Amino acid sequence: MDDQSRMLQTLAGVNLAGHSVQGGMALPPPPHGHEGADGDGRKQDIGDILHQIMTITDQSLDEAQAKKHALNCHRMKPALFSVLCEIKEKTGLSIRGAQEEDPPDPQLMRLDNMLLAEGVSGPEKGGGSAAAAAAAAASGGSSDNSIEHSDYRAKLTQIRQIYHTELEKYEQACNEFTTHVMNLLREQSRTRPISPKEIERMVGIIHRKFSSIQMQLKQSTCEAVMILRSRFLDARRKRRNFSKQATEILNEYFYSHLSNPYPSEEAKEELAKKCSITVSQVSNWFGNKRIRYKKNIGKFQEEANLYAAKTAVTAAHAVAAAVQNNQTNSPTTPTSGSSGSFNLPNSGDMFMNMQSLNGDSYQGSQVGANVQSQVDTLRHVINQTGGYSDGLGGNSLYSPHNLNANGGWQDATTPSSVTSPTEGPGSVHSDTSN
DNA sequence: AGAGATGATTCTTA
DNA sequence: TAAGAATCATCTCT
Repeated sequence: MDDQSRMLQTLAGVNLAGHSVQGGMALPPPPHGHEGADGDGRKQDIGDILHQIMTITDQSLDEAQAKKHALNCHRMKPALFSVLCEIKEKTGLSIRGAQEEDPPDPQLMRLDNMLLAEGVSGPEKGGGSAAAAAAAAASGGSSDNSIEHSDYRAKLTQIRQIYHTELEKYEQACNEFTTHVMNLLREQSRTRPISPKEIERMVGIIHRKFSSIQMQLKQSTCEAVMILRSRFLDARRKRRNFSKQATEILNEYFYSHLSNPYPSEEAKEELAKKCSITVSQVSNWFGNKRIRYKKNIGKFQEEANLYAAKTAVTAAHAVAAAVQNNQTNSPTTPTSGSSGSFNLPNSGDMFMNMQSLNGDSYQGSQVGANVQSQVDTLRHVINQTGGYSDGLGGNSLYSPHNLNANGGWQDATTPSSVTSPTEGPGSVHSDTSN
């Protein structure tokens, strides 16, 4: 409305004074002659029309209708109409030009990208299977993940469907409204100056309005996906106890390395593979185990004995096999045997360590430490010379001597053989061997 | 249902 | 950055 009054004022104030309007526009000559007629008469005519236009909105509908009709029949109407059209087109163009250069909304781009990545928008690609797979991997890769995975996919598909239905609805509504407005404007263009470009501009405005609604839809869809994802990922918190076999494997390792229960990365990977859990789960398990063992050693005594017996038995089998091999093969090349659940990385090391148990040499690596603990067990078995008890008869095989005075294990980087090559306080079997 | 066990998370520390 | 420590949340057993 302001524009219109401004335009009218321009017409009244500039054109009527006999000068051309800005942009070189001039009133065309009156269609019905009057050339050479006095300027005052013309001014009077235009002034009349403008006055009527200005006041038309203040009048009642009937009055306005009557006036509109009179205006339409006015002889100056076509001239005024074309001028108004020209001015409107000009202002419309300037507004449009300013708006068309708008860069794409970064937020909208983010939303679009996310919806595309999650498989909500764009072509169907398994409903964000990548996200689900990532989450599944994070949760440990157990068989239950497939169930959670499909659940996630089903929910995502649901979101996708709702999103597309809503989007379609919005688009349909947008189109309907646009058509309606265009028809209305075309209709009105017969009575008031509306250029095609102005109609175009209006369509643009409508589309922008609707795209803001679409943005809201996209935003809420993204939120729904985020919630779904967080819930799915939170499933990690829903812990499941490890299988009995896995716990056994971990315990075996823990108690056979009680002097230094810090598995190397390689050992962790091996354990993870054997237990069908992740490396971080192995780390968690050892972290928990160490601290809980330390806090209540008495409680774990029985468990320790149990696993010591187990390890000893398997180690004894390994020794038997090794001895047999020694007899049949060259003594310098013992076949690498398997000691229970854990393969000895190098049986040669084992024998070397056995030979140097009373000396000071040790393996400076984690592997060395592992071998050392196996050797501890072997020594125990050998020393028992057949009189090995099952450890449950009150004969304590383990003692908490591997914990130092500060309540911590010996230096994690230092294998037990360093501080106690001859069964010092740090050794697992300090109380049973010798 | 409650207690204890256990896997995971978070914060602190060396 | 890994380990310790505390804590949470859930599972399992009684």
